[in-house]
Amino acid sequence: MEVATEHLKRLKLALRSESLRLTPQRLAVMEDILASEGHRECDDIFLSLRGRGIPVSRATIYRTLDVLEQVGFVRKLNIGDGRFRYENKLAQSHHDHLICLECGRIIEFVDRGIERQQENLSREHHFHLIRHIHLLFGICRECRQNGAEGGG
Amino acid sequence: MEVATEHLKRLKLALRSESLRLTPQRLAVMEDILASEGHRECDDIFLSLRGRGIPVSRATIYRTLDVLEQVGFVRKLNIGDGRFRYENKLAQSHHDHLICLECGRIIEFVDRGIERQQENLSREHHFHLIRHIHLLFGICRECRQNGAEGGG
DNA sequence: ATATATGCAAAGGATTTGCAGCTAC
DNA sequence: GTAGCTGCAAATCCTTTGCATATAT
Repeated sequence: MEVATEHLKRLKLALRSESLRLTPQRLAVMEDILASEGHRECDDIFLSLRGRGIPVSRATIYRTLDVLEQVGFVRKLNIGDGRFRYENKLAQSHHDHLICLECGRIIEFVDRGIERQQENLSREHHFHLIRHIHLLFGICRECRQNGAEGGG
Repeated sequence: MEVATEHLKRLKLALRSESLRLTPQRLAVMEDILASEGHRECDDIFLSLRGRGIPVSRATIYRTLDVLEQVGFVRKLNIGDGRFRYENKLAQSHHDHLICLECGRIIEFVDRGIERQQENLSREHHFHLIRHIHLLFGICRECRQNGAEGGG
């Protein structure tokens, strides 16, 4: 698994512009995030790297993720369960999430209509919209098929 | 400040149906939540009650809020800053929130269009929608007027 | 050379929990 | 009388931080 040359170049530039250094640890975390299209938490990355024989402390992973977020390479996601998820932002455009309460699966969605209505709504309230969190919780297709409706 | 007879009756019934007891502490927390139309955190309630000479431990407040949430009297709100907000659900219909990043103000909104689109979207994904979180973060009207645009 | 990064272990901070003593019913 | 509460203090748990050591540039 290797960071694409193009991404590596961008990362170096971004780091340099803030007097930050390209360390093996930062590279490893970067690789890990870019290699996955998923929504990973610190421990996923920690275990994944450790499993590949690259031990990086959790403290460094958190610090690196903050850096990567600041330079726009990852998105930090709070789904309200007390743990942050981090996702590759380079390969993906804006989206929101469906979250399965049964299996924890996170499904992405994009809805221009909703986005537009958010903007209109903000305008009506004279509110300067900067970012939003839109999470839909429920039971995913697979869990429904497995009968996990929850008896509601 | 007193809980309306009607609400008190509903509370008693709801508690009884789950073999729960109506204690002075539960009544106090209930009064406090019902008396306010705001979005309160545990400590707000703790200090408010203490200020009125009714000391209730934080542990009990949390436990009571859980009970009140379960019986549908309050709504628990997570705006992602690590503290839960609780709001009176009896007096209010469903709504979502605009949150000012400058002053912390929380403004409610209702948008049937967005609600409908959420439902359609879920249907398309064969997802059984149970609840959602929709938060719009930005700068409120007042803060904008005070020049708190943040240079963005 | 030295400003910046790392790892460890300890701190943080809202919320939860175990337990002994109360109390609503 | 007893199942269910309360308050206290300790535990949780993810995340952050202080500090001594190591390293990218």
